[in-house]
Amino acid sequence: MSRSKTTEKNPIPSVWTREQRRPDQPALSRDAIVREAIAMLDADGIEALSMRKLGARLNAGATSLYRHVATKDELMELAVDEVAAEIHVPPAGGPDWRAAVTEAAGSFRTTALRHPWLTLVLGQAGLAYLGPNYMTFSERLAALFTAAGFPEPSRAIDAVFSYVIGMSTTEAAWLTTVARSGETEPEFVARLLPTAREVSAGYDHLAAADARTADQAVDPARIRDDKFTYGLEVVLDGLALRLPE
Amino acid sequence: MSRSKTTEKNPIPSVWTREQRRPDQPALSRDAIVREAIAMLDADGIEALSMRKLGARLNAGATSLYRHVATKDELMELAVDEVAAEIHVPPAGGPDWRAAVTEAAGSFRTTALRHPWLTLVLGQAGLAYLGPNYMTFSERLAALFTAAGFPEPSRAIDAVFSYVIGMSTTEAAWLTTVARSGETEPEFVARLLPTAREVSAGYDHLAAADARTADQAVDPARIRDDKFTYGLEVVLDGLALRLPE
DNA sequence: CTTCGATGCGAACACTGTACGCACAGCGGA
DNA sequence: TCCGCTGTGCGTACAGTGTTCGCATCGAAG
Repeated sequence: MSRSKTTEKNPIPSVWTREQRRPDQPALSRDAIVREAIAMLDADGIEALSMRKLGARLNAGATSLYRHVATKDELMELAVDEVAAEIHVPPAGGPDWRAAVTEAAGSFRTTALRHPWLTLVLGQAGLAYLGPNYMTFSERLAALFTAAGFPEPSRAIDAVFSYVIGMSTTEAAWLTTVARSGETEPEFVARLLPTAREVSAGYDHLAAADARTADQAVDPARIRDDKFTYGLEVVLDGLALRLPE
Repeated sequence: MSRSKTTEKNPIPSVWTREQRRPDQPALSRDAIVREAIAMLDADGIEALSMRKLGARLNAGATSLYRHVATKDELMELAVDEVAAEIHVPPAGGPDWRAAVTEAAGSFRTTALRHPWLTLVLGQAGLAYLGPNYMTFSERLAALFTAAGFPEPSRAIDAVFSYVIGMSTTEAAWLTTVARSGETEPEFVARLLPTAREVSAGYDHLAAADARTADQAVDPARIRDDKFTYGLEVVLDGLALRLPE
């Protein structure tokens, strides 16, 4: 790993022995920093990202990043907004608003599961006054629910997406735990099952729930999918009752 | 602030000049540590809690805590479970399951807002295999939904409490931001309003939503309450449709 | 050629969580 | 009375963190 730094520790530093600065490498830019930060966050989780490691991956010193980003928190906000662009919201005015909302909700969920640190940062930052991508996401949602006929679209949006955020947060935390174990999800579930039964043995209804669900050996990811769409249908049914006419 | 340590830097340390170890102070115990940690978390937020500061508040050294607690993460788990005892779930079998669930959901929310770090830790830990208080909380919920007649109570619980967790997380993050500003919530809202309008001016439907809601000068806390109960009613309506008979 | 603003970065500061090993208290047994 | 033993407190130290500061160097403009 031969890093090409400006001032390499040479015996006799001089203009002639000094290496040319970064001959081909793309220059350090805000976009490159954010992109690489997201890659590190996705790969190794939120606590693995440090300014020094990020700088090293960009063939740069840690403090160089501060020329393009005011603080680490700001970098996280930029990362969140960058990732928010991946959420797809169908155009408003389609014939089937439920299908459109289901699509948007599912897109949010898959994005949150692809970047399991997203919900953590959202929980800290509070998603107030966020970046342009998040704004257009909100705008499209507002358009969608308005076109669907809701008199107070923001209330409906909050209802649906509080549910979506809550479920996604829980799932992302679970997937993070699974990933840290180094096993696949089915392996992890299988290894955890006996102790889970043991713990819930002292609680009647939890044990009953265990007996009801944990037997069938289906893919845990499938179970999570079903659980998500079930709850989403519940919320959408509740909203449909409030749609005028 | 005269700390009574065993080895105070005395000119000539001897058995006679040495102070008696902690004459009256209650001994350092796991419960005392968790209690004080919660107090610090409530007062100054999650990033203000460090083992050194916590030790200092207990008239102890930082590393002394590790005799009673394996790691800081474990301490956070203990704090979460301690706080989980504050959530009230009505007994199962009452005549009005909706009122009971509303009570439980509201209790979760107020607890989460009283301890705004709760949802952050939940998002990290994933609320899998947690402590006894969390277990009895889950057990009581399961009892409640089973008695209400839901054939798959866990699905209904997940639907309701994903919504509750999502909304509480968002609210807690908002309240944390407000608290950091040093202002009251109405002050903060008033100061933020012009820039919020300005930002959303470029987005048709967001601006429309602004015009619809932000005008009436009601207490923001009241608005949050209404928003929460509205979404909760939506979810409960959707669930009621799935109740057999 | 000179000057200047933008950029990279080494060193340093004030922290963090935690491992290690020593000092000491109380205690049960000889 | 003395002897170990176990449990507890904690000073020191290590590796790491985010961030500031000032210096070195670049490309471009005058």
